Formats: sequence, C-alpha cells, structure tokens
Amino acid sequence: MRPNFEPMSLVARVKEATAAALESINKLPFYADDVVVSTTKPEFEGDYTVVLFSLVKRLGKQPEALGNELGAWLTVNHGDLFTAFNVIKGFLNLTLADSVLLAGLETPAVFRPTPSSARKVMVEYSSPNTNKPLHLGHLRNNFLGWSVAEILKAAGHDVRKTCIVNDRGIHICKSMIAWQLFGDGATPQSTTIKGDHLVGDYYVRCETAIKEQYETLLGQTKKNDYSGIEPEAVDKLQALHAAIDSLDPDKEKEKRQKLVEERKELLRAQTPIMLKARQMLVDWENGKPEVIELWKKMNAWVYKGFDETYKRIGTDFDKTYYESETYLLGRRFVDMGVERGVFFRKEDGSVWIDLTAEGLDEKLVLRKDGTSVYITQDLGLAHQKYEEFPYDQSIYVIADEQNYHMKVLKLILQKLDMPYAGGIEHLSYGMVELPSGRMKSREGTVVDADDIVAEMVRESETRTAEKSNPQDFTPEELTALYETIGLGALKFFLLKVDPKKKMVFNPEESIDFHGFTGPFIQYTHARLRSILRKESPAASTGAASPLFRLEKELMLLLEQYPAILQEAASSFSPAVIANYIYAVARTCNSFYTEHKVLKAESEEKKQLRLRLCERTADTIREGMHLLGIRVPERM
RNA sequence: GGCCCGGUAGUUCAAUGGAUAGAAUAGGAGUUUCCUAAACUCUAGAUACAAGUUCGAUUCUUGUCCGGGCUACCA
Repeated sequence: MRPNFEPMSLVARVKEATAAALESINKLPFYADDVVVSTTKPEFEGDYTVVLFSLVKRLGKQPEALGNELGAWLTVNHGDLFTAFNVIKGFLNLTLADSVLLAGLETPAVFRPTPSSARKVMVEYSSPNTNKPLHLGHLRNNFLGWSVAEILKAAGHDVRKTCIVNDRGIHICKSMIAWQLFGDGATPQSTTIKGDHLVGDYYVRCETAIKEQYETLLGQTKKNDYSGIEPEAVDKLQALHAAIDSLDPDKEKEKRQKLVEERKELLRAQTPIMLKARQMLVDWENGKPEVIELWKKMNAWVYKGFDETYKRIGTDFDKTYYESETYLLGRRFVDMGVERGVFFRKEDGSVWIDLTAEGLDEKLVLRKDGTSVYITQDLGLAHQKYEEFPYDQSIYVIADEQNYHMKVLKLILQKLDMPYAGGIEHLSYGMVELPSGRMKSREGTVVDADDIVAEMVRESETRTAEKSNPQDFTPEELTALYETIGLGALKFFLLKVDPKKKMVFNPEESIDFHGFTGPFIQYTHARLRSILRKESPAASTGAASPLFRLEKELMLLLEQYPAILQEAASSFSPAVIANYIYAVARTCNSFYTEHKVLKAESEEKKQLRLRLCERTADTIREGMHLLGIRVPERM
C-alpha cells in the first residue's frame, strides 16, 4: 500500500476495487496496475469503464461472463462506490454513486504530495543572447520553462528556476563593432529605442555590412586580387575558386553548391568588418579595458530591455548565470577526462571524445588552441549548478535542434561518472514556424516578442470594446484587463500544444479569442465569478441527488485535477493542464446554460450548483496560474 | 550519405494498444422576456501508403513516399 498523503483519485479507487474483486473471485493475486480503466463514452450508461480483454486471457473466461461477475461483486461489496453496471462487448461500465461525488465537493482539491517523492529540480530556460531581442521562439521557451517549474512546484518538488545568458562571443562583438563603426554614439536614450532592440539593430547592420563586403571580396578574389585576406586563407580560396570553376553548374550542381557554401563561409570570415569583430573578441578575452567597457555598456542596455520584456510576460528566475563568468569552468573536465581515458588528445593538441560506440561521432571538447567549445562550457556549468543546488533532476528547456548536443552532454557526464549525470533531462520542444516555414533572422521573418505581445494586447482592447461596457471599468482596470486577455491568448496558444511538437504560428490570422483559447477560459471564469458575487454557496450542499448528467460530468472532471497535475508534472507538459482546463470550462459552460444556478429548482440544487461554480472557478484559476495566465473577475 | 523527429478534417491541435478517432476554427442551420452571446445547440468533414504483431493499431515493428532537424575547431 502506498502512503495516503493525497486523497486517492476515483480512477485509482476503481482500479483497486476491481483488483480486489478479481482477487476475491479468482483466488489469484491482482494489482491495481493490472486494471485498465477509462472514462465511459457518453453514448453508454456509466462513468468509468473497465476494459476486460486484457484479463480474459489470464483467467480463461468469456468477457461477458467476467464483466457480469465483476460488476455484481463490485455493486454488492462496494455499494458505497458503485450503484449500477452494464457489460457491452468486452467493457464493464460502472456507474458511480452520487454520494461519492458529493463527498468529493466537501474537501478542497488541494494536492499534497508525499514527502518521499519530492525532488530537488532545477529548470533552465529562456537562455537569451545579448546581441538581439527576444522573439516568438523565446516566448515558447519562456512560457514552457516557467510553467513546467510552477507545475513541478505545485506537485510538491523543490524547484529552482535558472537562466543562462549568453553574453559573450563573436555575435556580441558583431553588434559592438557595428555600433562603433556606424553608431555615431547612439544610445537607447538618444534614440528612444529599447536597449535590446538597439543592440539588435547593430547586429543586423553588421550582417548587412558582411554581405556587402563579401560581394566585393568575391569579385576581387575572382580577379586574383587577394589583398586584405589573411595569408593562411589565400591558398584555400584559390583552391576553392579553381574547384568551383571546374565543376559543371548543371551536372554537378550539388557538389558545386557545397563548395560555393564553403567559399562563402571562408570569405565572410575574411571581410574587413569580421576581421575587426574577431580582433575585438581576442581583445575581450585579454581584458582590454575599452572593449570591456563597451561590452558592459551595451549589455546593460540589453538587460534593461530584457527586464522590461520579462516583467511584462511574467517570467522570473531564481538565479541567472552569465556565460562570461562560467565559460572557463569546463576546462578542468578536459584534464580529468584525459586522465581517466574518457577523452583523447590528438597530435595538434585538440581533445576529443569518441562516441562512435554509442552511435554518435567523435566530438571535439577542446580546440587545438586550448580554448573551450560550447559543450565544454556546458559541462562546467552543469557541475557549477550541482554544487550550488544539489539537484536530483536538471531540466534544460531547449529547442529540439539541440537534441544531439544534449545527448552528448549527458553521455559525457555519465562517462565521467558525475553523480548528477542521470538527472539531466532535455525538455526538447519543437520550433515555432510560420506558414511559410521556419523563421529566419537573415530573411527578416522573425516575429519579435515585444511586437507580438503589444499586438495581442491591442487586439484584446479592440475585442473588449466590442463586447463589454467600458464604463463598468476604471481606466486602470481596463489597461490591466487588456494585458490579462492579450497575454492570456498568447500564452495559451503557445502552451496548449504538446511541447515536443513543432507548431505553426500564422501572423495573418493572429491568435483567436474564441474556442480553444485563453480568453474563452478567462470568460468562463469571469462569468462564474459574476454568479458567485451575487451569492456564495452555504457551508453544506445538502442532498442534491439525483445528479443531472452535466452536473455529474463536471464533478467527475473536477475530481481529476490532482491526477492531471501529476501527469503534467511527470511528463513536463503544460499542454496537459491546458487541455484539461479547457475541458472543464467547456463542460461548465454547457452545464450552466442547461441548468439555472441562482434560480435553481430547489434550494439543494442551488447550493450544489453554487458549490460547483466555486469549485470550477477555483480549478480554472489554479490551472491557469500554472500556465502563467491570470483570470479576470469581470470581462 | 549517417543519425534523430514528425505526417490525423480545408486549417490549427487531441486521443495510457480499446467501443462509432475527439476539439477548435473556417462552412451550413438555430438559441438572448432566463445568472455576461468572447457563450450554447445541431450539421458536414480526417488517421500519407503497404505489409506485420494483436481479440483489437492513430498508437508497436518493418518498408515506401513526403516534410523538418542535426551531422562546425559557431554559440
């Protein structure tokens, strides 16, 4: 028997009762997990259904006979739980007693996890780069990470939210050099452009310059003029030019295309502005004061911008790591790995790990010049995090394009026998795509986070103006309401889809406010609160049997909340909550359209329905909170 | 080439190996003397293809076709 810190769910009780019945009838051991239970399809009589097929083989009985036998035993021995049954084909449909559901309404739906199952969990998400503002993909990441952390907390775990800021590297230097060259001293104050956007603008400016200079260099080197090119690149370029010219553009298209790409990369790295950016990176690593100062200044602009965005979308972290402070931490792993024979050193001094036995490749962990690569830095950071917060589980919310990287990270730590290696989980989520395909910053098809949030809020304003009477609200209330609805629509849209799946965002059609949406659920909540403002349920609901179908359906749904929360926590899926809350809201809408609450046919029914409204509103508020979505009292 | 994902109504998403594959939206038809019509009710519409395992397959296995990602001494 498991310790009962939580009220056992009805499904669990059905399973245990059925297992007991099987054991009693057949004198064989059965466990609750042997029993498959699902909700009964609406076209059949009953609430929960036991699937008999899986039991038939073991017992050597006909499904119908087994079902009747079980149903009879259960209604006799568990009359408190079941009032009726029927058997159709291989399914035993059981009808639950009204009293069981009514009793459930008396206790609060708060879930208390068992202390023994509580884990220390670190959740890392957001992971922005400081060279450009946040975009739609970051929003999915932020909403997911924040929500998963809250779900795990609600399920009783000790959770630490973290963020790793990628604040160093060549991409930052690109923004810095472009600002130096073209910025003319521009600041967020002087331009009234949000800091992260301003820095992002110079990143784009740098990319433009690279493109132009690349074209120039291409023409120049084709004419055999290699002035300004680093000596070690000249030979390679000459070889590439020759190779490309020798290939037939039609017959050997693919091969040629590959070489052209290679030449492009090489030439881009040789453009004057890139040479300057690379020099800047070297200067940064050497701590050259004026470079560090510029870097600090521009990063400060970006952080101010990020803070605004984070505040607006409701993201927060317990701890922020900066790559500039952690990127050297992985070095010691390299020596350790070589010592233990997990890594090997090549003649040129570079260090590798051979993962071919695991079906992967050889992976570089240290460059020949002795500097760390991405994976080395992540090794160091994983260790650092563990020292600060000895986690049982460390969840990385990172897009699925990094599946390979994360696999390698975990594998290396396992090979190094790190105690925390097993707890590393990649919450791999699909990319947000446009109808035209993937968002590409090069092609300017990236949906900016601030823009889309602003647009959603504007849209909610327009729609609210059509629906509500603005005179009912103060201006402050209206502003807050638009934020609540606009962000609710956006968050729900991004969280209702299974995290693992990629999803399509259509900016034309934007995000709906009807149907399976945040505002639909917010609206349901507001209407429920509106009823409850007029009258609160009394202390006891009294006897309101028999229950109507919709009353019962709603009660059954509400009873499932703790189980749903557990499922969401174990699968790291806010979508489970979103789907559930939507089902609750939809069922509740049908319910109070069909049955009057305040003008109910009897006092008992009125009290029952008021209690149901209250419980539904609470469940919606709680569930939406786990998604980071506020619910209004009125709208 | 190798490895990893995915393919469900026109569209966007659901479905611990279980009954007649659910929703939303777009389409068609209705519901405001009754607690907010951002709602409710009805209607029509889908598992890429082919084998296999199974009492039963959207789900598991294999193959084919079609998308996407990764396969950097970038991060």
